[in-house]
Amino acid sequence: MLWWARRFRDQQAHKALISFLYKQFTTQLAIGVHQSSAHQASSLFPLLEACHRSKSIYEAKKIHQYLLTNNTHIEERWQLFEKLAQVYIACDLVGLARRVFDEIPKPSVILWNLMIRAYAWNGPFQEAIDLYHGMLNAGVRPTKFTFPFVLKACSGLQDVEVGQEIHEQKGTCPNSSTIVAVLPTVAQANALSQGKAIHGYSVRRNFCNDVVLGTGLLDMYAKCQCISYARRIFDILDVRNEICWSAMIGAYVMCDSMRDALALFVEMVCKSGMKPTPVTLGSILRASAKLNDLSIGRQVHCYAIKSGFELDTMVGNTLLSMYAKCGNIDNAARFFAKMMSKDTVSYSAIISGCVQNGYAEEGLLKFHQMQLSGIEPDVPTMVSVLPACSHLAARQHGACAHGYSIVHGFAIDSLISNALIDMYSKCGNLNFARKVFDMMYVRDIISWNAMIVGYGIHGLGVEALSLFNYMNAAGIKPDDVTFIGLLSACSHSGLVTEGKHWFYAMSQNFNIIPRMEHYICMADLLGRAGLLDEAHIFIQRMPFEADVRVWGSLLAACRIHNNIELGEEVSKKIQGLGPEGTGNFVLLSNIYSAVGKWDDAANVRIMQKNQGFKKSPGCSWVEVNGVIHGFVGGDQSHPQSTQIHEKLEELLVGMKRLGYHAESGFVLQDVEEEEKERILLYHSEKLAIAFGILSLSPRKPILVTKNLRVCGDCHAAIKLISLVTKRRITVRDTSRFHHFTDGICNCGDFW
DNA sequence: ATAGGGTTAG
Repeated sequence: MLWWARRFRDQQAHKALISFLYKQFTTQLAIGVHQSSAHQASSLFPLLEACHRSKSIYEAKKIHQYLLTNNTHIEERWQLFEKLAQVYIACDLVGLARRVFDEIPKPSVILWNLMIRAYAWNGPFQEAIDLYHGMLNAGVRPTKFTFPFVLKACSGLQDVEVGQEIHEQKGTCPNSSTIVAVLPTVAQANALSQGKAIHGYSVRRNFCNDVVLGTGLLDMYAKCQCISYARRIFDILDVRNEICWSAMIGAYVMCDSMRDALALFVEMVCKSGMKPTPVTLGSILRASAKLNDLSIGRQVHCYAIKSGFELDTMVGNTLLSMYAKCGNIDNAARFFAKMMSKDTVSYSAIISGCVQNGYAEEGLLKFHQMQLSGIEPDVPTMVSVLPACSHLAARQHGACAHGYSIVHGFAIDSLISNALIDMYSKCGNLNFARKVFDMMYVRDIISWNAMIVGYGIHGLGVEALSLFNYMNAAGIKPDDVTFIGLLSACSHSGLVTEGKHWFYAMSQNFNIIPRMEHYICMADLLGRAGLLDEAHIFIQRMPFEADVRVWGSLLAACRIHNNIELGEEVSKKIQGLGPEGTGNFVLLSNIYSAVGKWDDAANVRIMQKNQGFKKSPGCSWVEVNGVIHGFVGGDQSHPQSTQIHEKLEELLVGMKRLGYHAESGFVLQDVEEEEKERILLYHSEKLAIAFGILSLSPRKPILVTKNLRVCGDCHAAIKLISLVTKRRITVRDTSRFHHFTDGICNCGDFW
């Protein structure tokens, strides 16, 4: 009967055959033919063979069941088990295959190899290596097929040493498929010298004209950031297929040479006449995302639609991510909505896209939608969700995400831990952040940076510095971000001497050239401390032209210290730099108001209006029982709006008794004094706090986040509210935390 | 043999 199975290679025919065989088989059972065991193997073998070819799990399981409940001839029994294990492997049922495999006393080399391959492809990789050792212990000699699989498992484990050991043990000359299998390991370990040795060996053995090997080699070089070597291999190859072209284009993207990637893509399509594959499109889309070039991305999208690749999930996900990274969140959301096959990657991409574009609430909503749709979150999903919680200071959502990560074994991942450090510190729980940090197995530079930044935004400059010293002692090299965190920490804590010291040390001792961001921190540090002239000179002596943000921080310092002359000068400077200094009009107007120059303040407002600038609306958020409540100034849309307003009026009475008077200089609208008091009273942060007081139990601290810096009147008012209500209130604005207790803020009134 | 989403700073 076997020849039947061999002749029908077409899947449909196999299905038909199976049902034919299966019926025959069950009829035999029914009429008791199975009792003559001599007949069985001949009928079961072709059946299993057919199951194998058409991957028919149901029938295979039936036969399995039959074999377990009936005694077959002992020799044939193991042959049938061998075949059955192969069927299960072919159907990706590795666990079942293993159970059958373990029953067989002396599995054949072929089955050992297949079993190892199954683990090398699907994991757990360690299982493949253990099996390999088991194979040696059982006295079975590995064949040339064994090694590529074991090496692939080593590469999955990112374990070069085991790979090499096995490589040496086998003592034979590696063939080209062995080399191809070991290359990913080399790349992952960034072991360039070993990669070169393998390359040299391939040259000596004349393997280098093999496209498969060449592609593997060029990919290895690219992953080791050796783009010129990769290109040389590409150029030398006689025959190049689309996989090879795609690999080379992807190599350029990996090495941040977007222009070269695009040029090679054009060459591929126009000159060589190759057709791009979904993988090629993916690489080009990642290139346009990195270039922040929406027009290229759009063109690729058009091509993807025409070629039908738009429906490919991988291409779709890259498109989605491209739109999000180019800041076009509307297109990303629209595309996501109409995607036919959304998977974990799609959800992770849309969640991170929302968060990166400032729609963290929407990101959490998408996460919720993901759970409802039954798609399982994985590590990257949670790494996208946690920053959403950070942005919103959503403590309960953050804690849930942490719990979920622990339960699913994600928490040991350093990306998760890093995101957790950031989440806990931005949610005001610095102790938890430190606990996560301390418990980490391997801390990378991001872990240290996140922790230093955490101390900085809580106004704990001394702690930030001591952690930085500890980092140096541990031999971890700080990077440019470390210094941004460190300098801003010094700035918030008024540590001028330390800040100056580290600013100069970073280029002298650490070889890190200060960027614009570092100069912003320094201007901020000096200005905030009242050293306005020094800050001004510092900016003028910068090695490159200061931008709006640098001047803006000096202007903010002028506002704190009420320095009109310098403020006017700086403001002119900012206006000369173009239309970016939107928020700075507010600062200048505030300076005039603060010293009673109302006309000048009004003029600035008129100027602002004439130039068509609009201050972005201030929003504040507070989380109550896991629900995020958002407020804008004067907001009446909240269901409990009336109570909130009443509460604020009530608080106003208490505040006034303690000497509060509304600082109308912070109101930019041209209205009556009493109206100004109303406007200030209904600022978004005050609304959020009032709602927090109403909804949270008196013992609970109130945590509010704001999308702008907290306003001066609110800062003064919240201090009094904390005194009147005897509650701990925390406001996190764009630059730091303000912890209000008993009428005092820990920022020391400099922010 | 190539291959989609992810953490810190601004």
